[in-house]
Formats: sequence, structure tokens, C-alpha cells
Amino acid sequence: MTHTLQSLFDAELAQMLASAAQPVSAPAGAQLFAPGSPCRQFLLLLDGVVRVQALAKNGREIVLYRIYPGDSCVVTASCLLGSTAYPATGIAETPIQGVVLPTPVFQRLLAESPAFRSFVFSAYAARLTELVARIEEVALERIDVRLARLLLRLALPPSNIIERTHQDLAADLGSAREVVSRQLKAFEQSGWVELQRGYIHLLDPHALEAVTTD
Amino acid sequence: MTHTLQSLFDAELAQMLASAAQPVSAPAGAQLFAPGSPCRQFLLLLDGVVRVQALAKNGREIVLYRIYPGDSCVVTASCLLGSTAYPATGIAETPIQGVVLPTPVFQRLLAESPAFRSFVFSAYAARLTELVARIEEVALERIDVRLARLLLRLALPPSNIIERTHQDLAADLGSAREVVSRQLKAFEQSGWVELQRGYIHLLDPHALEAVTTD
DNA sequence: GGCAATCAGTGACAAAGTCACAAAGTCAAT
DNA sequence: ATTGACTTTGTGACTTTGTCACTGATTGCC
Repeated sequence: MTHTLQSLFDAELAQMLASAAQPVSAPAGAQLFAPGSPCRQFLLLLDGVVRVQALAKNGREIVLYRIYPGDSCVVTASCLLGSTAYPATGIAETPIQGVVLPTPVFQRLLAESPAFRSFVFSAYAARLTELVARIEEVALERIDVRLARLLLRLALPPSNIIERTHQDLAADLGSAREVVSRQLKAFEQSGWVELQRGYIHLLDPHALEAVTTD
Repeated sequence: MTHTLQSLFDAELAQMLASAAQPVSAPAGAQLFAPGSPCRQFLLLLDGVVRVQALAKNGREIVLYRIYPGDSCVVTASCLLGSTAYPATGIAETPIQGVVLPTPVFQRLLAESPAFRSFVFSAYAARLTELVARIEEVALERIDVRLARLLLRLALPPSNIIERTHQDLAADLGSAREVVSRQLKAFEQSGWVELQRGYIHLLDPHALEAVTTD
């Protein structure tokens, strides 16, 4: 899952980026940006995962999307050119490594490098599509389907263990902890999962997949 | 609310656009793009309103956002460069007028015109921010708050008449018609609105605003 | 071991969504 | 003017989801 500039861009562009970009890293749990904070740079993530979430007045939260290695943070990039205030919080889920480009460099590359322009636009397109899908999901799908999908996405194949609390999962779905607990219990009674404090053992991925498709 | 190329761009760029762009227009109700359809051009809307919505298997729908005069359809633009399939449907809510740019022209302008680049990026930034706000709203806010806000947004000040059916409003919110009907009835019993077949008379905008802020 | 913090379970209730059907308004053809 | 098709709205019963208040269990730290 790790990327390098060389694995993402052709030699010439990677060279240019390497000379202009500053490496950044942060430990797991670090808050990288927040509503109203600066974020005056273009971030390209090379290793680790960043979770971008929104927090409501009533304390409930929802994960908007995640940034994976090779992704750029297009939403912060928007703020560079569009100068709108950024509406969410970014948190490192794992230790992360990446590079940031100062705004002038970002602008120059955008003007001069078709490859870089194409990279940035593709990132935008993917993110927009993702956000649209997320709206559909949140607004129109049942919680059991969404939870099943989330479990499948989080399970690492050999062991099928998911190290998350019910609260974590609820935040991911934008739902409430009690709702997730009850739904998980229903899955457990069907024999599809096994519940332990702090983690979930996925016993029957196939059954969960069936839930997501009816 | 009408725009022209001259009102959006400086003289030189407007000139270039005018020579390369093709005017397009469509009547109210026309479907402009849909999942899996071509949309191989960059659309700039000059007059009218386009509604972009998603439709779920169960028949419920939700409005993702609207495109107003002066906006470009960045999501279709994404498909040009990102080559992802477009995930929603675009419908003209009013008769519309605009221009489309063939992909090569779009790409050339992006490369050569800082003003055009800036325009496109601003449009992206605004749309992303809007979509994020929409997710928060759909996932975390109560239906009475969302309905009150929608009514306020749709009411045209002098008369305060909203010409929509309950079904229309439900689709806008991604909710069910019965839910909207019941909520409207509650508003009516508070004396805030008057309900008629096919339209709603907003009697007390101030009271509805209070709903949206607690 | 004692203690605080985190995590999960639960019952009662409120809000929202679903289903099935009834009633009322609209409109065009006759 | 009446009929009949259609759209829009109303309503009750029920399910699902969200909220609140509280309990017990587990964990890590002192």
C-alpha cells in the first residue's frame, strides 16, 4: 500500500516534485486539519490512512471518506484555489507519510504539467463520485446493509478480525452506537459474527455479502 | 440570474470561449445526462436550473445538488479527465441555456488560461464543500429542521408561495412522502404554513427559521 | 487490590420510514 | 354535466432507527 513519487509519476515529474516538495509525517491519531484551520498546502499521501469526518452539534459524527496512499487531499487542495473554508476534520488513522507542495509550486505544476493536471483531475473525479455514492448510501440504504458492507470492508482476509469498537463503527456509518450494537447482536444470533470487547470476528462473510445485495 | 460569457470571464477568455463553444438549450423536464450516458463535454450553464439527483432501487430518490446560472457542471467535467462513470441523473427544472466545450478545447483552455483554470477549480471546491455539507445534513439532522430549511429556500419572498407537491419535497430531502405530509401538517397546526393541493403558502418564515437553529 | 475509564447491553420511548388503502382534487373526453 | 383516469394528499398500523438513562463488564493504572 506504500507509494513513492516515482511509482506515481513519470521520472521527470517525480524529479520536479521531489525537489519542491517537503516530506511530512505524523503519528496515528494526529489531527491534520480541521474546520477553520490553515491547510494552505497540497498534500499527497504516500503511506498510511487519513480519516476525514464531520462532527455535528449533538456530538454524532460521520466519516466522509478516507485518504489512502497515492491519493491527494483534493478537498484541501480546493481551498487553495477556491478559498472556501474547509468543512471537516482530518485525522491520521495510522502513522502517515507524505509530501506537501507549497501553493505556488502547486499552481505552477498545474499550469505546466499535463500529467500533474490529469492526476489532480482524476483525484477530483474519484472523490466526487465517492461523495455522491456516500450520499445515496446514507440517505437511502438500510442500516443492516450498510453495517454489513462496512464489516466486509474492514475485515482483513486471513483472520477476518475487525479491531473496532461499536462506537467506531457507528461513527463510520453516521449512526448511533446502540443501533450498531443491536444490529451486531442480530448478526451474532445468525451465527455470522462473534463479538468480543474491542473487536469482531467475522465468521461468515458470504452471508453478509448476501445482506448487501437484496 | 442570467449570465453571459462576458459577465463570467475577462474579454479575451470570453472571446475564446465564444468562438469554440456551442450553444445548447433544453426545455424544462429534459434529461440532460444519466448514469452510463455519454456527457462527453464540459457544460457551462448560463440560464435556468438543472437538478442532479440519484435514484435508488427501492424507488426513493434524493436531490444531490442544483446547477445554477454561472455554474459549470464539474461532475460531468470530471468524467472527461477522470473517465469514471457518472453516477447520477441531470434534469432541467426550467428551460435552460448554456454552452458546451468539446473535450479538446476544455483541455487546451485548462492548460493555457490561468483564469479558466481558476474558474474550474473554484467550481470544484464549491461543489465538494456542498456535497460534504449535504452528507452531514442527511446523516445527522432531523427531518423537521431539513424540511423547514427547504421551505425557506424555495419560497419566493413577495408571495411566499412554494409550488411543489409533497412528493417533490420528499425527493429533495431523500425522505418519504408520508413523512413530509405529516411534518407539514404539524407546521400547519402551528400556524406557520397553509397547505393547498400543489402548493404551500408560507405564513411565518421567522418561526421556521427558529426551527432550523435549535 | 482499588479505582477510573472505556466498552457493551438493555428497556422505554420518540422519530422516521414503509405499507396499504381511502378521500379529494384535476382534467379531458363525451 | 357526467364519467373515468389520474394525481395529490390523508391516515392508521406497523417496522426500523435514534435517543436517553442506566447497568454491568473489562481493562489498565496507581
